Amino acid sequence: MYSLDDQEYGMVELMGNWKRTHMCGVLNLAHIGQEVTLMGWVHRRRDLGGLIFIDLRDRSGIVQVVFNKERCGEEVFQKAEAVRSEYVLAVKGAVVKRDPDTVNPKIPTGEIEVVASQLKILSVSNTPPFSLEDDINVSESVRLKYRYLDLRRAEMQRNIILRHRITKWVRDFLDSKGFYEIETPMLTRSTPEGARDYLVPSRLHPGKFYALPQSPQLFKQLLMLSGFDRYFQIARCFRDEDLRADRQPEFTQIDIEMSFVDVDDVIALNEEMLADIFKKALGIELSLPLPRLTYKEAMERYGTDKPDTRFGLELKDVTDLVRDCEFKVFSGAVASGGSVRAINAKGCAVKFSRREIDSLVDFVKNYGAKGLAWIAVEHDGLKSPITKFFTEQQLSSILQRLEAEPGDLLLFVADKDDVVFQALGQLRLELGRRLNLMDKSKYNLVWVTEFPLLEYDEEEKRFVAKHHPFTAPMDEDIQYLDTDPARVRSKAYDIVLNGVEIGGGSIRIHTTEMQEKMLNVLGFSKEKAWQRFGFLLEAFKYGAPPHGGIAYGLDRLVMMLAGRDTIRDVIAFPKMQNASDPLTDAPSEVEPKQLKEVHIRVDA
RNA sequence: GGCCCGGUAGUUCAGCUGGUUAGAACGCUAGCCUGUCACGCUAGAGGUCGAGGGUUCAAGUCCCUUCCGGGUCGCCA
Repeated sequence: MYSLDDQEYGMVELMGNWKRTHMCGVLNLAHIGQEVTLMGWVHRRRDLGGLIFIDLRDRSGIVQVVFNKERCGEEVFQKAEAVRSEYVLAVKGAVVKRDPDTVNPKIPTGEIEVVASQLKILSVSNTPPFSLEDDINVSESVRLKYRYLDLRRAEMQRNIILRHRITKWVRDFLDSKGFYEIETPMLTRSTPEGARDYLVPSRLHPGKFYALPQSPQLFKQLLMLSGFDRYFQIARCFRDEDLRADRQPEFTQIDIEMSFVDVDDVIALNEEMLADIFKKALGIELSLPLPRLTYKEAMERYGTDKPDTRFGLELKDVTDLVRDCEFKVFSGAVASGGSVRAINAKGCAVKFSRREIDSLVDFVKNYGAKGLAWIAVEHDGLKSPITKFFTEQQLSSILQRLEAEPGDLLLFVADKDDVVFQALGQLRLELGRRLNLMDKSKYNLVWVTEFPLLEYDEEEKRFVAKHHPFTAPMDEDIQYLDTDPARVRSKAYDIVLNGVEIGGGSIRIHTTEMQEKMLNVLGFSKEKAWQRFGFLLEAFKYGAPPHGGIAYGLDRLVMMLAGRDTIRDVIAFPKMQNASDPLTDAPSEVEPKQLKEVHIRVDA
């Protein structure tokens, strides 16, 4: 790599009165004979001596520009010789048909080229640190440091443009259904429960802080109280938690709320919207209504509340068959209130070596399982370290339950339910990956409904909201709120695409009494509840309509539709795993004066 | 915070049980080249091997510490 010098800067010319007439990628046979003025970046230059080809690129695509000494003159040709990658050029020339044997079928403009007559170098460029191709193999930190270059790549431009289209379709669809787009505050109040807040110190109120919103949840509920009836917002949200491939500290929700609806109304509207998006983005006709699973069913069959339904390998419960067996790992787990469940990995007894089976054992240990028992069903009998603990009768009923056939590998986990589900759920995905069962051309959407309202938090020694504290319980379960909170199901629902949760929502509580009760179950005294959520409890006293809604992770939705495996590829300027931005070098230290103004002392 | 993988040229990587002057490809520079499109040919430049310490006659290679990147678990109502 070399750096720009004075001589190169000296080549730069002003655009003057030149006007761009066409984008590069749109030119075709219909433009033959036209004089055009193009402006764009040098994608690649091929210098054949007396003939120079330059692939000129803008967001519409690439077109080949030819510099021929006899056609453009010595002076222009010399400029073309000095051109390098990523220089910004303005070219005047004529569109001509290419000779049949020089047509390039790989690009849309391959049947024509532009014979240059004039050239202005509008900007020079350092050698880029990586090549701006689609199939680059560069570390992500380099890409992020030079994100503006990374974003020049056609692949990234497609992602960002798709994102634009999807938000536009969503706006159009919701507008057509009578929704209003309304903005809510970014500087808001920190609330307990949920993720860690990003805090903003207040200059005017020493010692006090705003929080950036984790979602517009309470504001959209208040908008329902205000009678707007149907609201949506493409809303930026902030959560100060550790990052993942599908999690960024700031992300975007398609936030929707409706009045006078119950679960089925919200689901029906959203299915229509999803069908619209899938049709436009992928040309896929969704068949409606979409399948639904209850939370319980999802957990028992897939070991997760966001099942990838593109393949089988479902979990089977064998607890009742092994309750009294001699294998203490199984019977002990049952005795202490857990379960024993299994996956039949079809055909894997022959496909997997002993070493591969051992690696599965190690795999489940990552998820809290103490081990993974297995039985290989071979043509000449069973091979397994554990069969000796079982009677013939027990073995045959297990084989029958798992529909085992010769060649199958049976994999068992015994533990508390949540460990069993997590270990086998993850094992199922791992098997799906290893056996190549995840068909990339499939888009399996499924609703998961009837989530538990609450779950017990061992650390805090209390119940916490599974969805959020404003979610309504199912009508028929309200009676258990006091007596058996763990049993209460909620009017919450998630929409899952190929094992990725792309959205979720609920019908909300809309009475002061129920909201107080909910907060009470969560451990807030009436006094504390009013202190933290008083504005909401008060608002419910002025005529609150029944209401509910949903929020999509726009980044995840776009990621899935773009076929990417990280949301960083559909966000123009994302952050790295440590939540920093290598481009701007945020976060950064600030001047002592700034700290003083907001009454902050730093002890780090 | 735990675990796993990685850090060697601008980029992506190779570099065995420690042993001469650390290599390759692409990119870059220069020259030649009028139909290329991943142009070609010839020549060349480019490295504190992430950092610090240790073992050794000798460290890219072994040990310790630390920093950085990616994944993952915890976490993410």
